[in-house]
Amino acid sequence: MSLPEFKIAQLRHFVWVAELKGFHSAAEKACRTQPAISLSIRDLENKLGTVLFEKRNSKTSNTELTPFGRYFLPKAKELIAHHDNVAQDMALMSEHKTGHLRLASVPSIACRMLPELLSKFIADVPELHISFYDDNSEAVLRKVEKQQVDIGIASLPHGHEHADITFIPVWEDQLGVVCREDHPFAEATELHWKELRKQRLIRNGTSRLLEDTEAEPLLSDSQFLISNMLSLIAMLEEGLGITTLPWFAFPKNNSKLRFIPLTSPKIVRHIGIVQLKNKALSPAAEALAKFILTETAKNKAIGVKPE
Amino acid sequence: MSLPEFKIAQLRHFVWVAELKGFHSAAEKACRTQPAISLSIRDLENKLGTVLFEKRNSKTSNTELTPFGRYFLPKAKELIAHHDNVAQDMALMSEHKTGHLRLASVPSIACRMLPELLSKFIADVPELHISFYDDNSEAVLRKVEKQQVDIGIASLPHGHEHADITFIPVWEDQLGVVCREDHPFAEATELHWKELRKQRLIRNGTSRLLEDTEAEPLLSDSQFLISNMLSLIAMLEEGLGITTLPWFAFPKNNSKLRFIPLTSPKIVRHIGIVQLKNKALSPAAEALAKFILTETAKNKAIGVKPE
DNA sequence: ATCTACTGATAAGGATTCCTTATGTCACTA
DNA sequence: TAGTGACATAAGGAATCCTTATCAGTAGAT
Repeated sequence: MSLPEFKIAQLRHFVWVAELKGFHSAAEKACRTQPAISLSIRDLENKLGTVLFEKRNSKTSNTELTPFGRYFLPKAKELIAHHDNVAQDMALMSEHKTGHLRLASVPSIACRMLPELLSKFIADVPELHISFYDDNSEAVLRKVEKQQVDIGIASLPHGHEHADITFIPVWEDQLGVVCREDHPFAEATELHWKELRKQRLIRNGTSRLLEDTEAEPLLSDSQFLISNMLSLIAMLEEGLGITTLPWFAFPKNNSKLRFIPLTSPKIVRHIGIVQLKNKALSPAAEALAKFILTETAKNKAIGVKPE
Repeated sequence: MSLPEFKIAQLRHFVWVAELKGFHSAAEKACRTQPAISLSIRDLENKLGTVLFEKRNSKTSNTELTPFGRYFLPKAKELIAHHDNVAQDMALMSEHKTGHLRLASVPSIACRMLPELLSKFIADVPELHISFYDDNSEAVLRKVEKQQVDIGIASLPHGHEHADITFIPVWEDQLGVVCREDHPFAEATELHWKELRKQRLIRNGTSRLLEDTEAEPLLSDSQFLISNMLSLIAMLEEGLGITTLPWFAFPKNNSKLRFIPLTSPKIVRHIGIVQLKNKALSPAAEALAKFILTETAKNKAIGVKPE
């Protein structure tokens, strides 16, 4: 014998009739007509195999529960409450007001763009938990691929297009030369790579961007490699040499250093949102991606040195 | 914005698709066709506002949950489990396999009929709790009226017909004379009330049955009143006198005493099931009433001295 | 490559279920 | 004895659910 299957609406009708002591008031509350409630209750009684309300009798003009109905009432209410809890929880989740968002980003964007973006994004979603990782592009891509993170912000190295990831370009970040304010280059508005050959060039983590360009010979000329950004900046401020950096990696509000765009070759790295192809994002991640796209569209944020 | 309302069947479909990793297997389990499941899931996704399953993609021929779906799965399962618990509990209740049955009965029936009846009745309902009270008819009626018990077994005194109780006659219990086996009456097959006038008559709790009959004068003749049944029996066995008792109140298998029906007037009390008019019984009480009626119908139990 | 077998998606029709309007019944009231 | 209030019932239409038939993409096997 198979168990009956209650409908939530039906249970609600029952509770309302019981608590408002009447079919009419219950019908009103349910935004239904009275016969609808009658039928609903009858159906429920049939499923249960027992009547729930006393047959309208004696002086008491109020509809009263049977003992069986009294036994059922709290259970029905609990079940409805449970249902509504789940429904509400899922609604919040689906409006990304709650949940867990795991995000990885390349450090430059993490420092320059994300602080403002994220603080705006979470302004009206206080329940959202965010885990953030910063690392270089390869590591970000790896985290996305391994699903250690819902969404990534990185640039797409060559050879990675074929993989199971989708790339949505968001920012364009132009490579430039960084030197101290008293350096001969400091007042230039643009530079050609050959001008750098006579300089002491310090390589750094972003120097890979020069690979596969005409400026590649610079890499072999260079005798320094400093991967730590803070040390690199300190060295540059000391006047130890010059380096190349994407604009977004150039520290904001640094008064001792100058950024001069490299124009030939003009090297631009495209940074954007990275996610697993054919995998649906969690609502929160989806919302963040959309948020980033609309925000940056507004600001037309292109990573070149503004005037 | 109103919350969506899930259907239990729908949630089941979702869980099955998720756990069996496929719409086809889920359809089979649900005894539906595959398109039905597709639509069911789609409807659920619309209600939630988010997709639950990854769009059938790459190599993985298995249908996989989205992060959102993974979050929903346990909640859906809990909700289904809760529903099924309630449904099962109510089904048991409605098959009176569980619950609480409060019963009051007149002592004679309680001793003579109920032990067998109740033991048969509860044989296949081990979960049923029974509270039992025995008392005289008035007390039983009072308990029923005050809803201290669900159902009562008593006879209906005159003047009680108008009250809010229903009486279903079950047993007929004939009044007779009880004396010791060596008493002159012992071998008689029937007696007239006038024959008792010369005897020492001991009144008892059931003597009220003689009121309003032609035998009423006996009551004023009698100088003894023993209300405790055990004492009464002891007195009778001592040969202290005789008394009148309904057959059901006459102790079964008593070898020292004899029961002789009183034929003029023939006094029969109707004992039956008493319940509150217009009040539905709890399923267990309902079942007991029905059980008593069918059992006694089988045995044609009439309370006269059988040969 | 092409065929087959598997997946789920989609369309159109019929069967059910649900809800509404209109009316009925019963008990209490004036 | 008509009136009122509260629920039951009947019949028709609307919405939902489910089915059959068909489509479309992918994987594996010729």
